[in-house]
Amino acid sequence: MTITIYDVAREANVSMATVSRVLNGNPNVKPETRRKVKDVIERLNYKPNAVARGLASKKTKTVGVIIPDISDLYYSAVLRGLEEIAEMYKYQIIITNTDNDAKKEFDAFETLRSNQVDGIIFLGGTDDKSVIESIQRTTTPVVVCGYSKDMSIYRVNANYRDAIERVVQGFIDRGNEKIAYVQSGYHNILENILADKIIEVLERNNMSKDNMFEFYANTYEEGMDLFSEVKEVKADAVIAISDEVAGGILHGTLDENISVPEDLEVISCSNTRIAYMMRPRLSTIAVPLYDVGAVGMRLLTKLMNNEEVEEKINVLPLDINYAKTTRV
Amino acid sequence: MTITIYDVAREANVSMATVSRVLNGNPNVKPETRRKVKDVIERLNYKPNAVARGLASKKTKTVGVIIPDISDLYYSAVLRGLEEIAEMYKYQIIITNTDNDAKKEFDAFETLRSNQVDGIIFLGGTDDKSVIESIQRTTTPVVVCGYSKDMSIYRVNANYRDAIERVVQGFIDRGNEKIAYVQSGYHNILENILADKIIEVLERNNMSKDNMFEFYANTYEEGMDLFSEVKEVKADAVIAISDEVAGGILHGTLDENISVPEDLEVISCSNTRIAYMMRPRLSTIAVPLYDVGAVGMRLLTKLMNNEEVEEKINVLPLDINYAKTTRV
DNA sequence: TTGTATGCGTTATCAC
DNA sequence: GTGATAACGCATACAA
Repeated sequence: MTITIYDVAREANVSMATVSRVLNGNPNVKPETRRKVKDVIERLNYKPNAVARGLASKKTKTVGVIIPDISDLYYSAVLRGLEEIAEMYKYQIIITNTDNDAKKEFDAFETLRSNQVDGIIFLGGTDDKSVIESIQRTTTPVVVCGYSKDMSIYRVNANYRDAIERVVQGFIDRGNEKIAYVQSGYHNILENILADKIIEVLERNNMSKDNMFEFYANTYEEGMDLFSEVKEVKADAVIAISDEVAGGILHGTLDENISVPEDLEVISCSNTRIAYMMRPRLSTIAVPLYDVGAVGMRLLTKLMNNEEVEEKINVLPLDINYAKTTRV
Repeated sequence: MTITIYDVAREANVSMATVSRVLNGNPNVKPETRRKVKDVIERLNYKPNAVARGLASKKTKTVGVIIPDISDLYYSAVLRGLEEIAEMYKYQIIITNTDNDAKKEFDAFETLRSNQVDGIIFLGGTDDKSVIESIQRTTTPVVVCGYSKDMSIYRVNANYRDAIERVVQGFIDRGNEKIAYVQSGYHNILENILADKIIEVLERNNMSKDNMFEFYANTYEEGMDLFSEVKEVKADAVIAISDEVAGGILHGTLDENISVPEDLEVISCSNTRIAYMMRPRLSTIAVPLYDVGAVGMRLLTKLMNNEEVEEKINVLPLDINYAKTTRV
């Protein structure tokens, strides 16, 4: 029923090899023959079977993306960057959600490999031991958009260390003394890095590390509920990983008639459109989400193409976007 | 290098046919043999090549999803529902962005077919002629999550007709007379349906259809800018398709010291988390985004499995979520 | 420049 | 129950 390369060959009075050649742009075909074959292809509306092609060539023109949560604006913005570059290079994208579950992550990786994807991208970073081992064992190119302790992995991330340093120093310069640091609670390298950095800056300013108070929240609602706890420790500044959480804290605080940023400064480390839509507009560390994805996919295309890649790490610069929730 | 079914067969002293049988859970294998083969599979860490499998069986366990914009919270929420059901049924998902471009939509459809996906889902609806024709011509099962004029296509959508009717009647009952209707501007069946319905309700209440004013906006920023135009026509109620746009209008209005909902009621037809995070909280037509995706994918699995499907259309009921931007 | 033949790693149809 | 063997649709090495 389905029309194959043989049908085209027969109709065009050539061998299937020749059809394959014109299909793949092989120059060793007489222009006249090429025309003839192309005409038949057009006429029969023939489309090569990508699966057969994948089996024969061992290249599927497909990349796998492993992502914690596709409905999280943060990741979907990165994915958008990935996708656009992938399209440019004619790659299809297979996505898998993991919900920050290491087991799912591992399974997704294995499944993608059995699907013969040409490359795999992790969004948000990985640090699960078995996943890292898998990555190292395989020959499939892998790029991590995010953090990982393993230095042998290709990755792209943003210069959060520098940005958080400036943020914290700013807080201190403006007289703040107690910083609430609100994380996701998922085991996440970035969150640890930031915690360390916050402490580092505190101590450099002759302040105790006890001036940082750790909290955990994942949603806007949880952020709102966090208000009382933040108040309890008398925090005068909040650094939240997620802008959705930051928004919750912000609104929860305002509901109690506490002024932002006068009595409490709030900044988030994420930078989705949500921050911009908050009232008052949320200050953020301005991660270039789209770029992270775009750079990551570009890097992967190079790896899949066996091109030379200078650095294993690609660190994007980071701006701080001071809006209405900071006293800058 | 890569280990195949032959390697397993050799190691287990059976034929590849037998290995294939245990792989596929074929009962015609002696339990003892099964054990032996499974042990070898385990020991060699053998993973079947899904591409070869796809070629031989003509089933790839892969579904394609065609989506206007993956970074749009509305669609990514639906996708999340799709994904979860797909995972349950062991299907991989290939996504393609179209940016509401009919040409891209068509190309995506063709590419997915050449990739031998077992089924295809359109998010947001389609009405491009060539796409519809393609859908009808192919034997690949297709489900549209959204609207389409073509009645032969399987689809799932929400009961917007009923919901918008209640919304508009409510506006009128509360004494509103001029309704601003803010659409995306993309050719979109749903938007036309709603426009017709708004007019229908107006006329049923002996009001002219000129009491509906059409506007176009796609982002929060455009929504904010729209304020002056909405004010110009003296609208006392706004119905926006997107909650991001509704949020923009809302904030733009408040910035001018016009009271919401006292002087202007606002409701959106979308229902992403953004609506919930707006201040004041946005009233919406509560589309169950996740469910739309879940139901769509479930439907598709039935089609791919040649199961009986009662209805071509699946209409989900819709609640109206009256929050703080309506006088209810 | 073109054609023939083989392989890619499975599934599936036969026999035994 | 199990084992040969023929597809599946294409790329490609080798011949011509």
